[in-house]
Amino acid sequence: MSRVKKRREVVSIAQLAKHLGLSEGTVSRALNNYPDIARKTIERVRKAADELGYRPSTTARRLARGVVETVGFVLPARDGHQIDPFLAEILDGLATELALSDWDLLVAAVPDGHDEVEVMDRLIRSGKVGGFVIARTKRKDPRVDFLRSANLPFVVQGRTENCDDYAWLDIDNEKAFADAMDHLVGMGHRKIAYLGGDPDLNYAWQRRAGYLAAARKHECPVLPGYLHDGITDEMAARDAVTELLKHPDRPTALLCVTDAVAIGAIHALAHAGITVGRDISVIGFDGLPMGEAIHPGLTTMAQASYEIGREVGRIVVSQANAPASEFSQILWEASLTIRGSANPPALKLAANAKGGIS
Amino acid sequence: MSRVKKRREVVSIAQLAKHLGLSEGTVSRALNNYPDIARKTIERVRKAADELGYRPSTTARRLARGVVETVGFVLPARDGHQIDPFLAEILDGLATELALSDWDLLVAAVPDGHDEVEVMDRLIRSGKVGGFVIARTKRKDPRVDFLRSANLPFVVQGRTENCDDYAWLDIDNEKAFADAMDHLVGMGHRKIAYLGGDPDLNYAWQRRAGYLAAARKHECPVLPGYLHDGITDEMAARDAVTELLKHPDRPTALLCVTDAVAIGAIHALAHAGITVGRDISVIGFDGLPMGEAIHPGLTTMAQASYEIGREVGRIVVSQANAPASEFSQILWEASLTIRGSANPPALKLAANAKGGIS
DNA sequence: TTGTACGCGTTATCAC
DNA sequence: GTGATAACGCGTACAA
Repeated sequence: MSRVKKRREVVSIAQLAKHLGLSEGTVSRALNNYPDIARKTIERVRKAADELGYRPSTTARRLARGVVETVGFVLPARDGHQIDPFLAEILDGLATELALSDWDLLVAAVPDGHDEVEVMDRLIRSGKVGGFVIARTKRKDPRVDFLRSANLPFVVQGRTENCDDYAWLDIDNEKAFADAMDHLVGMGHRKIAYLGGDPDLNYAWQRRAGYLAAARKHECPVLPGYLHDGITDEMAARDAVTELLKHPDRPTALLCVTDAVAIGAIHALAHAGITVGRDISVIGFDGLPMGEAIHPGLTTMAQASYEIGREVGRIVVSQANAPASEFSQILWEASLTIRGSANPPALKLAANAKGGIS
Repeated sequence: MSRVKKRREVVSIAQLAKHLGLSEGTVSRALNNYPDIARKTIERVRKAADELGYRPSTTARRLARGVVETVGFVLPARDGHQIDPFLAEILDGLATELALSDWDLLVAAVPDGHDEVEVMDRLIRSGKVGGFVIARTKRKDPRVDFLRSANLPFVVQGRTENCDDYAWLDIDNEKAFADAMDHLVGMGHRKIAYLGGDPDLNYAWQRRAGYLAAARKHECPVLPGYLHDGITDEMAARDAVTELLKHPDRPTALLCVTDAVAIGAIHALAHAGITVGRDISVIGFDGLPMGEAIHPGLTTMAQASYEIGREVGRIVVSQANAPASEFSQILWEASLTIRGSANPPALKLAANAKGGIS
């Protein structure tokens, strides 16, 4: 019965102006807080706009102002893996933050046979976006090179090898895994193996570097077979663990490049009859909710993905508003989240090691 | 050195026309395949457009044509849980498919203190979207009610209670869990408990219904304490399992509303010293990659999320192009994916049951 | 303080 | 076949 109400279609400024007995120009200025409009008029216009549910046409406004308040985000090309759960969280935070400034988030995929830069180029040339956020950066990333010369605000979640001339927000991966190593060494571990990801990806490279540097600092041996690269999912983690268990000098702890890898490793270990958290320690990186539900709980270096998304959104917008300012380059720390998967090495193992190969 | 090349800015149709010595109108018609333009001209224009990297301004085109080739997708309000990994996959497929028709995907979040319908309403009124895709439908879903009267193409991933007057694509949840029950009963299980989700969510309701119907059909007892609702994540699954293990008539199998719940359950069981796949069987729903990596592998009803995204994209676009046609309403089947977590009940348990409570 | 008129980059409808 | 010209809905100098 009372559903006759909102049946009105999208209302234009012309209708609103006629409704008010004002000119379109006046209405527009009233709505945009021009100083030379009577207070009373402003309020009257505001009220009517609210009542009629008027929202300026984004399309027309863009054309008139020549700006596009939309951030483009290109999903990483589908390579058989599932989308990083981390990305979904970032998108959520990003969209949330952008909405505060009335910006939009345009999500694009990469069609088969094309690459990300092509997609970004088309988005720019067709005027669909006024800025970019990119994630999952490689050490040398063509997207960054492209954006450098594209004359658009953009923010990188992560970094590249050379990263002094653009805005980025990254987790301090090296420090994170240095901290993780400190934690393990502090509990008495010496033989620590590393399950790393694709070393072309900057975060994987940095975590690996953090591991290696800390191993050197603490004089932990990185024995042949201790350092695995290219572990990109749970299945690969399983295989790597299977190999590690055959190692003549079995490690007492495993540092894993991501939680997904760590969880894969934990299952493989459990399957082999090894009690994680007692016979062997495992540390991951990400802080996925799943890590809290497994037994033992996963000790991990947690990063606040949603907050990262929000902060990155804040940065793009501010950069679009003040193009002259300096690039913000922000390093956040991952927080060591202690659960049951990492503990001091079991005594019997320590004993073994003592009377061992040497 | 050779980087002088693409330094040209975004090129407009005016520049292209001048470059060709043609009028803007002619260029536009040539590019849009008007029948009354000379073949030769068309090719000449095409070539020049390619060379200059011309792409019509989406903004101007929208204004002129009065259509917005953008699909809106509103992320479910952040309720403390992580974003459904399923959603990320759908977005990927959706964006991929939309790109084929030169449509865009606009992803929006719901700011605190607002609701999804408000967000959708604003997106429409500001002319930012020309269609919607929604997911995670509730049995009674205000978003659907809103869209029904909004006069926009939209497609629902999932369904509502009444779903005959709009386009949707859903998994046959009832059949899926009927199949799962058949599988369990076929192996000899009789005492099957259910870990269900939020019954307001349509998929959870349907899966629950599938379980109950099959239990009745096979005359499996749904003992008090066998049916759990509101299990929405791994942690809740843990707690539910803890309760189930105290049950005087312990079930031999667990049907779980999602893989996440199933994985939580598996960990809780393992922690309690119960061997999943031998002492108790577990079946999930989704087909997450993680289910393949754990031990035992998770038997699950898999759905092709990425493909769902693609199909849904196809439907919105076609609906936008042919508004008069009927609503496509598509039911896909989940596929029983057998791994190690569900097997015939262990003999000793069967023996127990025989001499048991009766 | 407000109204008028033009421009933003396209597409579509006329004439020629 | 092609070239002018008028929209599309808004923002904004400029005039009043």
